[in-house]
Amino acid sequence: MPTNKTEILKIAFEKQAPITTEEWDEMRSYLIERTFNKGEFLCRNGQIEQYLSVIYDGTCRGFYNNKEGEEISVAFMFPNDYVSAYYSFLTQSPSLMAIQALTPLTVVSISHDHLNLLCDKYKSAERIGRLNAERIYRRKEEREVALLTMSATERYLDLIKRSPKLLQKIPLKQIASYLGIQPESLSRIRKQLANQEKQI
Amino acid sequence: MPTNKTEILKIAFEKQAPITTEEWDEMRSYLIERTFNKGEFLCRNGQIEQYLSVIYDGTCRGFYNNKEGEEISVAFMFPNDYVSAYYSFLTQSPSLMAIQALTPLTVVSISHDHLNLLCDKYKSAERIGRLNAERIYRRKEEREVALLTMSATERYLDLIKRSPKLLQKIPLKQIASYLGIQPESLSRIRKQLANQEKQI
DNA sequence: GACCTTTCTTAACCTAGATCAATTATTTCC
DNA sequence: GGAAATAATTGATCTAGGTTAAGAAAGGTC
Repeated sequence: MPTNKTEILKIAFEKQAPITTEEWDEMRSYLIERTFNKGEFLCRNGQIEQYLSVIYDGTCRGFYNNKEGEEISVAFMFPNDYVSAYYSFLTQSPSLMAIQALTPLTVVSISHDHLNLLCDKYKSAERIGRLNAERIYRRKEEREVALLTMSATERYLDLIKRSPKLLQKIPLKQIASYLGIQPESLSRIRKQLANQEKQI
Repeated sequence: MPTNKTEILKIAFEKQAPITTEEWDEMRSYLIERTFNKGEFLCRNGQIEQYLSVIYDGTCRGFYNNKEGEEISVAFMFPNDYVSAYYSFLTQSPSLMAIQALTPLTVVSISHDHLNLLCDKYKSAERIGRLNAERIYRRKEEREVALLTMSATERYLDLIKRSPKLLQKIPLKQIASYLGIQPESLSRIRKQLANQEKQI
């Protein structure tokens, strides 16, 4: 059902490598638009991720369940961002990560099979795939360093500096799990920061 | 100076995609062998990483410096493993990570420029690049989950299960920083585990 | 608007791991 | 082989963040 919404995926791809008209015409025929209600899952724990998507409108998150069954958020995604349970998508094995819509959500998606088909056929698709994998790798490496070297308060300040819109849209409980702490601790940290502000 | 040592890079690459004789002949002409003494740096903090390498013989590590100037190890590499300050290599920007030989070390390397040249020319090189980026991404994602959901003791047990040879070759101090804890804490964890063993 | 559920905050107490300091192995290197 | 440097251990004490519990706010839903 190609509509103009599919352009959003073209734009995301073209940030990484130019796409010819021929390639785009073929690619476009594979794209599908999908919508989700708040709370619905794009991919559940245990499913094999079929799609690589770009958000047209809405917000979603990726999370794991730890041994105690608690949800550990590891990513929040906004319009124009890529969304996928990427590990599962790449390996086509059951996903440990779940992806959930936090608002009504519209995405444009391409399936794993169709993307592979494009990769076999066009060098540009292969390159987009490479640059994309490199991009998300870099983000994980930054996160690794943050988790190893920064305190919870520092990680919180860093997070809201990078994406202030998080605070408007995402429950603090989920932000806490992203920071690797409990909601109560985040509450205390926020209170402490607010008090410091007042004193200045 | 292509010698038979260069085969090690071919083997590493071919784990990801087949290489034709033509491609290999060109690739091989770009490969260089480099050796380092124990303690020498393959890439220092602030340098731009020029090479993607595969270890022929020896052991090395990648580490960051935190704000206090302490070294935080984030990777240990053994024969047949890839080695690079990958973030810097990909972005061609100054590296925050340093790579240091922990023993006398021999690697086979290809430069960023030569690899890009191959990527422009051959689809297989592009594919190897993509699959490689995907592979290291998956490792970082596993590490993120480990850092968020496991205790230091669990991470230690997991680490030595995955690479027992670490304990023979790598100073505990560096292992501690990889686990995100202080050497004193690792000492205590090891003592406690040893005592548990005795009781069983 | 009233009920129910979920989220957020606060307080009191607890614990894993940090920090500081001193001692004992190991390496390194002349 | 022995001095010097570095790594590892141990003990005492401290602290960031966890846990438990309970009330306040905020969202959904009928």
